[in-house]
Amino acid sequence: MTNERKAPLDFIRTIIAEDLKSNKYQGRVVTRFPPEPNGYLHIGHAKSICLNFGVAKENQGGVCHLRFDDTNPIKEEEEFFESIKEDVHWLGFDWGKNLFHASDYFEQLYQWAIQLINSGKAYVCDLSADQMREYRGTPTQPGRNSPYRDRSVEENLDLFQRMRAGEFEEGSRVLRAKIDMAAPNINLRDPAMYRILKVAHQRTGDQWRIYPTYDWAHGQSDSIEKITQSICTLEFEIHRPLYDWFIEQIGIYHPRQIEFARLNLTYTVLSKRMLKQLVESKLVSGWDDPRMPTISGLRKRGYTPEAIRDFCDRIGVAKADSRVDIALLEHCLREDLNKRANRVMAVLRPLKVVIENYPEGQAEDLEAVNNPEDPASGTRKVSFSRVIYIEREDFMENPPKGFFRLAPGREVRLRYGYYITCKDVVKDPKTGEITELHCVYDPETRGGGSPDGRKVKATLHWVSAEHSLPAEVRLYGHLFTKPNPDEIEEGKDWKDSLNPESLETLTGCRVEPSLKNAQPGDRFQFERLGYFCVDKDSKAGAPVFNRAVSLRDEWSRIQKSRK
RNA sequence: UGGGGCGUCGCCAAGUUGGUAAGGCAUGGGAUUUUGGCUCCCAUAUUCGUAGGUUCGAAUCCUGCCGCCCCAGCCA
Repeated sequence: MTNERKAPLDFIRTIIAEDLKSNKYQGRVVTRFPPEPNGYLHIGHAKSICLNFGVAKENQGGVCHLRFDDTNPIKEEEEFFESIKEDVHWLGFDWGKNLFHASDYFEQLYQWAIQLINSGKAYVCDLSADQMREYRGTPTQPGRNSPYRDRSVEENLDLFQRMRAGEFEEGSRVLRAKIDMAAPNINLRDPAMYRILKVAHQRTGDQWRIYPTYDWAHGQSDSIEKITQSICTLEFEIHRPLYDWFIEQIGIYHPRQIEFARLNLTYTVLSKRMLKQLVESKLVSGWDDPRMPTISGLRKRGYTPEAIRDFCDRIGVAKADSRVDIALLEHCLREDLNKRANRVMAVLRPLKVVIENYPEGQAEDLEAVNNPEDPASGTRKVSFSRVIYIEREDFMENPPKGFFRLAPGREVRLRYGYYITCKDVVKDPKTGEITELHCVYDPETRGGGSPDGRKVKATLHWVSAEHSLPAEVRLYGHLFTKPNPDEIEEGKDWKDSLNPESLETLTGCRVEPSLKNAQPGDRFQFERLGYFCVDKDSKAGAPVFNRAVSLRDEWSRIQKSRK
């Protein structure tokens, strides 16, 4: 299948187009997304997924593999394998039969290691980790050769086999590539290929007592899978000479590695290490906390795969370090949901309004449009009665200039309802808090239009007291107060900039009756408020909504600019 | 100070052989509006980190300088 993209080709797609043109790989395009199953996927991974699977999809016969780089059993867990597969699928991509694991190649890798030992290109080293560090030198000083560097092939073979057999303690020996301890590129200073880890592996069980390092496994895994363009992030650029060296020494198929800049987003962190810490220290409710930039968190928050894919298309792919404004992500969601989400009325902070001239005990159904952006979505009925709730912030006793919602003596429209005019403000005599409003309605304005053509400045959302349903609503804000939480100030901890107001739970909310049968995962636009998603915590008659993103709000911006 | 990269509008990012700076987000203004939503118009880099050089002409070529990121895990 071939999908056309409108945007100009990024540098990676340009390279692939050129490779195709020169027939470098006989017309094949095989990419791969190679996560380590040691955490949940986040929006940064989505960028890589969209790139790798996207490139495959755009080119005739292109394929993208999902390969788990499961070379470190200490950090990897079954839970992560599952979440990763779920998230990739949810994003809309399919690896088909091409699901692989670096652990599938452990035996082959071992044989290649033997080959390198035989050709004098690898040796068993007895230096401790600390000693190895000392011998490695620094960026400006060359390293020194290990005293074990010149062991005979026979001895190396023997030792390496015994490492595999589990004869030695963890950390006592490693297999190293014999390259150049004076190389200016530190990765070439005899890097470790195998370490002893007496730990069971999720997939290979107790079969192995030694495990390949990522550097030793990754390039060969790509080679085995006949990957054409091996796309990875910038930090691996300096590893490329090592990968090239391994592949040349073994004499196998050579994929082309291309590096791009990883994603950074404002007001959040995109490092698995930090995200894991937030989860483990219970600073968030889990990997799928709606405040997390994880795929599962975004999903729970109400994001759509379409919005995330659109975002990934828009940010582009390049080599310059960058930090994308999270407002762009939010914009992508709004744009998607504006077209698709049905509109509904919900009052988050209810203020009671009694319509004095509306007959007691009377009720009527008003017709409301489900989505003005999508005529096919039809209409629904909304119950109206004498006592309704409006949003507390839609009334001001002493309105400042520019506030054109309800105020004493002022007339506004109730969406799909009537024009009402505020006659009285009732307050708690003790606290002075406004407890209810008394209004009168104009029966001629049913549906929201006035026969005399009189205009009102504002339209309010509302809900009938008697007919509405109680609900809980969770409002989410940025996880951090700083745009760049990973740039830590002197003497501070990155967690210090966590936003204490990133979650606000509202319990006394009222929503219109049509939401009675809303299912977890359903998304709606609460008119004038934002886009909300039904949470799994919902119970019958007690729905819970997560705010995915607010609507753009000119009034709040006016207020903000006045401060 | 060794090596590898990168520097185009507030944030991303096009700019393929040098020909006179796309687009999106954000922001400001206006129109429209039964969501202060959506939509639609308009505005916003005489300038491409910087200083020189080559050229009729440079963001694109050359040289120097400055800045930022990555590398010293038996992590990935």
